[in-house]
Amino acid sequence: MPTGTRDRILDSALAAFGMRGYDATSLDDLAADLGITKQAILYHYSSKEALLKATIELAVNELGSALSGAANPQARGFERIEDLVRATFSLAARRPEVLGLIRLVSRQGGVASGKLASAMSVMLGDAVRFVEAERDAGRFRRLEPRMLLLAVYSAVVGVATEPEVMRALGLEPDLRSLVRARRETIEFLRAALIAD
Amino acid sequence: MPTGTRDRILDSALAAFGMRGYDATSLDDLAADLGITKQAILYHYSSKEALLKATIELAVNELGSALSGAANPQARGFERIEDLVRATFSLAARRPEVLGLIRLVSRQGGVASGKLASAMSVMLGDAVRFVEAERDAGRFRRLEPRMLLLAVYSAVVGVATEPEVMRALGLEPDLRSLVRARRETIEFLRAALIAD
DNA sequence: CAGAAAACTTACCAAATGGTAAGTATTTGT
DNA sequence: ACAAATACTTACCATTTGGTAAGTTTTCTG
Repeated sequence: MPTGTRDRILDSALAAFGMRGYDATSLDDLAADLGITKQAILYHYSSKEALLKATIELAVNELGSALSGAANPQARGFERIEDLVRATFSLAARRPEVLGLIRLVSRQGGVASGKLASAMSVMLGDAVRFVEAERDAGRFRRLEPRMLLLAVYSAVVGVATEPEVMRALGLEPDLRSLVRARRETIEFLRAALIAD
Repeated sequence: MPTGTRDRILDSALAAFGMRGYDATSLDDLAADLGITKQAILYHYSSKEALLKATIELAVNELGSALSGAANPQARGFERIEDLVRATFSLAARRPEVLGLIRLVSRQGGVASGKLASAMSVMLGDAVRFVEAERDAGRFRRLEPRMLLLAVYSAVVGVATEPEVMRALGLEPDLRSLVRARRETIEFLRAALIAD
């Protein structure tokens, strides 16, 4: 690898911003972790905000490719939802910081919210059309597609990224529990979605 | 009211921490909003962290009383869930900062997480027993109660507190949309929970 | 009314933070 | 080989931050 410093900064920033939060992470912290100076970061990214935008872009791309890689276009009805939920949980287990960052930004909006919103719009637009088609084909219940997706999204991302609530429920947020959570979430969604 | 300064600080801090985040809110900001000096805050609360703990306690109490006030012990089966979801949405509309703060703390754990976890444990313990009883009575589907509650909690709180995702779905996060979101969420949960 | 406790304010401060300026080593294109 | 671009580092700096110390005013109490 020639340098890779730029990418190492980006990875480290995504991890830190996604897990600990943007404000809670200083450029000095990041630099110390990477064994470089803060100014090396500012050489590659003109400001902390620019770095945040880059991490969001990366996170959205990772989520997008994880989902599009999982979505088998052949799959119909609930199978496709199942694939997507599996992919989301897999991402949550492998790289929790990706979903963490997306949730963080999506909650408080702010500067880089535009990029995220537009990228999400595309994904969600496809999803809305899918749900509508399934509903019209009589396979899904007659629920408002956008609200339905909001509930599904919230449930999946929440289950995958809310360790403290799991703890409060007496569940350790380890890999085994995550697998169980995935299975139960899929059953939950199956019951909610599939028409009688 | 004798002074009320202490309470005003607490309210303002809850709003700011819950909506903008803990790190993003400085004591100077809070003081300026209140028209007092930062040292007046530190007179009533020994440190910023102590103030955070107090706001979390308040938020948990508000959520607790909102839920316990809504839960009609007579109600059986899904009616009770419906009451709770309505109460949660009502709280989200009236005081979004309460759920915002709880989500914020529950996500990243940290210092004051213990208080939150123990308070939530009580509420969730009751909820688990309720779901188990309903399941054994054949009114709810046979899903793992704790996982089920995690999914329900995530879906409700997510729908109620994720304005950017709503925007990405082409829904303005105003009161009318929130009412529709509540209705759809209840239908979603009804389908997911009620046994055939 | 005296005095002490409560409720503040003004004045600081050390540390941390994001960012600039200028220098140095390294790679690269010609 | 050499100049120029690249990839950094060292040296600063203004601002913000949470917090302390020491006063000052207001309120309660005997």
